Amino acid sequence: MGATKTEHYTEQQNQIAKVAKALGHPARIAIIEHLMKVNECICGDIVNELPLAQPTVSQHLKELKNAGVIKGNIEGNSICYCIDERTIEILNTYFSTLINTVTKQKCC
Amino acid sequence: MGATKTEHYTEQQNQIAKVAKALGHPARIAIIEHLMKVNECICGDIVNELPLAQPTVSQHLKELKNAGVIKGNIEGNSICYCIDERTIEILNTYFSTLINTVTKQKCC
DNA sequence: ATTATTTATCGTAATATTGCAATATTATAT
DNA sequence: ATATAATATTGCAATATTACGATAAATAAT
Repeated sequence: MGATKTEHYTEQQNQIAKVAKALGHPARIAIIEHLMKVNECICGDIVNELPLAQPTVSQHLKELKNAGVIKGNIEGNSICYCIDERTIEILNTYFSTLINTVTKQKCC
Repeated sequence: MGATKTEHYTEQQNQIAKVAKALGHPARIAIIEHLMKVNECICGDIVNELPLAQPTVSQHLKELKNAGVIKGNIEGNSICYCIDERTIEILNTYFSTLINTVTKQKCC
């Protein structure tokens, strides 16, 4: 075993889990925060910001991209990455609903 | 290798990543949604809701609890679990800020 | 006291993730 | 054409996660 049984869950459950998983690593949170901070899109200098080797950063970027958290545009020989707001919006809406529902409940 | 270099990141980055990671599995999203749906706290019938064996569910609950996403209260011989709104609130605030910042930016 | 019920823990197999050195790829500059 | 720069990919070792059967622990019911 070791493989998640994706087929037993709804599309939405899988999607939220996928995005959450992509954000489930401090390096990837640091990447997101850096992209947020620099206002415009950034490529290779993420490597300079993080205590990780270039291939490792590239791998983290790939995972964020695969989950739809960031977008990457080719610009010359470098690649310009930026946050995909649509995905963050989905997540935000999801947790807003969750918190609204839960605060109305009384529990143990 | 294989171990995350937690010490290189801020407390907040590690905390957000930890919570996101806990939510990064469809079974755990399903648990959260079930807890949200039943209004009052639930214990063993989460096992009946999910396509997973009891030890597996117990393990998932442990991870959610460890990340502060849920709380567990002993009630007789069963345990009553419920969502810890404080943690969801932290996450919600974080993503709200993120989406607010990002939508103001123009990017590639 | 014994049995049933509920949840946790242990041990283990299968798989996934993390991180990096080496190398490949692609575009720019000379 | 060749060299330089920026990213991606490959291969691999170390570690973590997922899932479950077997078993333990703790309370409730008989």
